[in-house]
Amino acid sequence: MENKREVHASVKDERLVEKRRDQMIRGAVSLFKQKGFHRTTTREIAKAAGFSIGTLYEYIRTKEDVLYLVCDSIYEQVRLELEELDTDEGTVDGLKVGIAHYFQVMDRMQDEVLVMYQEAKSLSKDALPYVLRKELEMVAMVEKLIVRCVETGELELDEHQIHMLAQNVFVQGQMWGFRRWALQKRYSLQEYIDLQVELLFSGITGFEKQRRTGGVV
Amino acid sequence: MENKREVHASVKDERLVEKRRDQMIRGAVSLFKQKGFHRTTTREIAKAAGFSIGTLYEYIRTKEDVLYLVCDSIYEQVRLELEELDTDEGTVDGLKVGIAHYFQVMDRMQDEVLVMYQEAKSLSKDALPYVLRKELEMVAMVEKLIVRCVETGELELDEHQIHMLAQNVFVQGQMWGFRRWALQKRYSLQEYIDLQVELLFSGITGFEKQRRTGGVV
Amino acid sequence: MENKREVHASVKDERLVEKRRDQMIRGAVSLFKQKGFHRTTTREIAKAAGFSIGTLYEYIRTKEDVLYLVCDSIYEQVRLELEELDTDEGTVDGLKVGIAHYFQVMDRMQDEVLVMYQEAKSLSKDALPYVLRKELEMVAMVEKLIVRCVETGELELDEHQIHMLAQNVFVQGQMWGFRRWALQKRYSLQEYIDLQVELLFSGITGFEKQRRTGGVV
Amino acid sequence: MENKREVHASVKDERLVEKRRDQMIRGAVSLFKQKGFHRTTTREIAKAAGFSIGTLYEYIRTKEDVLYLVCDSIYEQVRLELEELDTDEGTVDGLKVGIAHYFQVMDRMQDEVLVMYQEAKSLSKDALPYVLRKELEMVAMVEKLIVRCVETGELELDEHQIHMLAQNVFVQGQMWGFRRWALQKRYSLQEYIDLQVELLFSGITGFEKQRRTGGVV
DNA sequence: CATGAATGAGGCTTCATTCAT
DNA sequence: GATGAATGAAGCCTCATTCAT
Repeated sequence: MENKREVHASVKDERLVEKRRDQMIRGAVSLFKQKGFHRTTTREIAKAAGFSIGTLYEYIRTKEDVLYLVCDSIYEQVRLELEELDTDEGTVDGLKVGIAHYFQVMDRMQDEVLVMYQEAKSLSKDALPYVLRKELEMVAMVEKLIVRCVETGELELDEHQIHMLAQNVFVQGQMWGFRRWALQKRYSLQEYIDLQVELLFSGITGFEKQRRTGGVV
Repeated sequence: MENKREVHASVKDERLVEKRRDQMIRGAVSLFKQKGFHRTTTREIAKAAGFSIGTLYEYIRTKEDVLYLVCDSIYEQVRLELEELDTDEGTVDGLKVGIAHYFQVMDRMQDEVLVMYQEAKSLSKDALPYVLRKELEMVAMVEKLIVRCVETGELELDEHQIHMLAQNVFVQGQMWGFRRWALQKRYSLQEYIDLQVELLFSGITGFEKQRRTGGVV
Repeated sequence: MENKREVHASVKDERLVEKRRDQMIRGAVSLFKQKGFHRTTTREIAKAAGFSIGTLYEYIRTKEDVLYLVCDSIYEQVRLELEELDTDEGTVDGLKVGIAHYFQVMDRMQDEVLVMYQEAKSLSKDALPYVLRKELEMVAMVEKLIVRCVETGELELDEHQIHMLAQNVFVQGQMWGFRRWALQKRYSLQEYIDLQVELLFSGITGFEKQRRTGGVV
Repeated sequence: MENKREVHASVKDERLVEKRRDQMIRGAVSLFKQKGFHRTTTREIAKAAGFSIGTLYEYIRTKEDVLYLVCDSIYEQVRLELEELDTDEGTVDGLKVGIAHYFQVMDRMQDEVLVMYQEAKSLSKDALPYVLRKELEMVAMVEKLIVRCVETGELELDEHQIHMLAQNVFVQGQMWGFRRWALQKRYSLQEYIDLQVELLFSGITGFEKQRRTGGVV
């Protein structure tokens, strides 16, 4: 099972390809943030990356390749950050810490995540599946945290509830960035985390118990 | 305070303007669904609307006007649908019914909502505020339902919790459409509603209590 | 059996399409003469045609369409000119007159014919057959002249000889233009015609007889 | 009088230059056959030749140099093959054998000849004369065969007839390749040779006589 | 001598917008 | 009011050529 769609580069030197693509992605993300994929020209991307349009096309085949590489790279970054979150506890407090950590990652990368979700639809039918798979992987990481708590008996949830909760948490992380205009002028990140975890957990372990437990994270 | 950004039309006959814009919006939505705003040409819009490119420009000034009109129209439709949801009960069961209704609306209009959110970012700085205001209005409608339950004493939530819950519910409604590739192959709409309401309310009134209460909607 | 490959035009008005394509072809032929198809830019074609690049693309879809239209048009012109040659005599003298006429046409249109043969190879696999069919039609017109002489008994030739002669005559007509650098500085057109007809007919009716017959055309 | 246009090479080692150019020409001919000069890139040429683009440019100055070298090389090959044809007989049968031989050479090299004639027009004003001169040399070789027959009294032709005949024969040789789509599905090479020689000679020595003489080659 | 990464001019094509009819 | 032909700026991409290693 292929796990990556390879983007063709004319240049052979693998190390150089990596380096140039890095420059490219960095430049592109910053541009896509400002103007979106469609309003950004290939020349602007090349310039932002620090090389000529000709050189850009030594490392990609079409403009869409840039978008794919950007999406791929962002997912990878997020995934790497989230891997740290993978502490094998299986306690409710561990889960809370995990969620808080995830929200923090999504805060730090909100621009990138925004870009990715706004533009991913412009990926061709060819590239979309690879991106969606990454997405699922990430939800699965959240899900695993919950599953452990169920396995250790700390939480009592059926399969559907677990999955739905994972999706909700995942979306709430993105929501912090997507709806920043509504949320971030009202709450600090910490407030947002506390509030969401509270609402979430008062649902899982019971609101009363939650209330007694006090502070969340 | 302006509540609408007027889109200029050369044609004077108001009735005609409305009719033509209706044709235009209908065509544009269908096109934007398929290919997005940027990949849709003005000629295609005119054709889908059933008149010539020249005529199209009698009713708008720029392509972006079409997008604005589309977004505006979709919001209006959603808002109208949601207004029915405004039954003045203030009971938890009424709230549940309200949420279920909202999810059903979002299911029915998922294409339109998808279009709006994917493309709204392409609105100029000029038009964006009008769209965001509509958005807030809608969240407020959900919020009102919750507030009533608090006022009647059926729920005990502070202001922040109320607001956050409203946002969560609102986002979960959109989520059904946005993440259809992940959700809709796993759950039917009714299952989704039940699951979300359950998770939500077991958080609000306590999971144990919820469990005893039984079926959700 | 399709007899033409239609070139798509966005413009509806048939008369206008014809007019614009005429301008286009005229300009393109003149440019192709000078620099060949590949070295001619679409902008140059538009300019030579007397309209903008945008307008050019209202009447064609790709640059290759121009080449196809040019080839098609030249063939058509040649074919029309040759149709006059179709006098139903069936005499050797009539054949000679016909050949002479053909050579004169090829002299008049040598630039166009040159262009066509030099560039036709750049036509896509899609368009080539249409051009080759035209070519065969033209050879057939020459062949018919010979066939008649055989039918009336003025010449005694078998099928293969007839066909080969037709091809030879056809090629000798083109040769006058293709090898102008070698031929036209040595012979006038009339000399060329006389010489070729003489060589040709001394082969058909016998050289001695030819000699007695005297002047050719 | 210069007989060659020198193509500049940075590399000094003459033997190496020759070797590399040989590789280059071989690769280029094969590519030009498939896609023509303009559609072939220098990178492709380098790759087909078996070295890098950088190396390619050590042996030429511009892409056009490749074309010149290719044309030059093909002519040289053809000329060498034709030189064998130069048997000093001066008989009609010798002439027939010579013509047959020439047609066979043109059959064997039809791809190369096709390439050369299709692309030679892309040579700069600078290089063209050298190619045309080669062309004339070759016609002269055919002409010489005829001249000898006239000198020995086997044929009775004036200067113009001789020259024209030589051109005709020369062109008929090329025609076999150029019009292969029309000729080669109808005749075998041998049939083509027989037919052409028959038509040619029945014109020169009289058709009746030819008929009695029987087989041609 | 050989390599191949870098360059950027320039080619083809699209499409939002205008305006004469 | 409606039409659709005309416009040209601007976008994507290619490829001949150079030059540092």
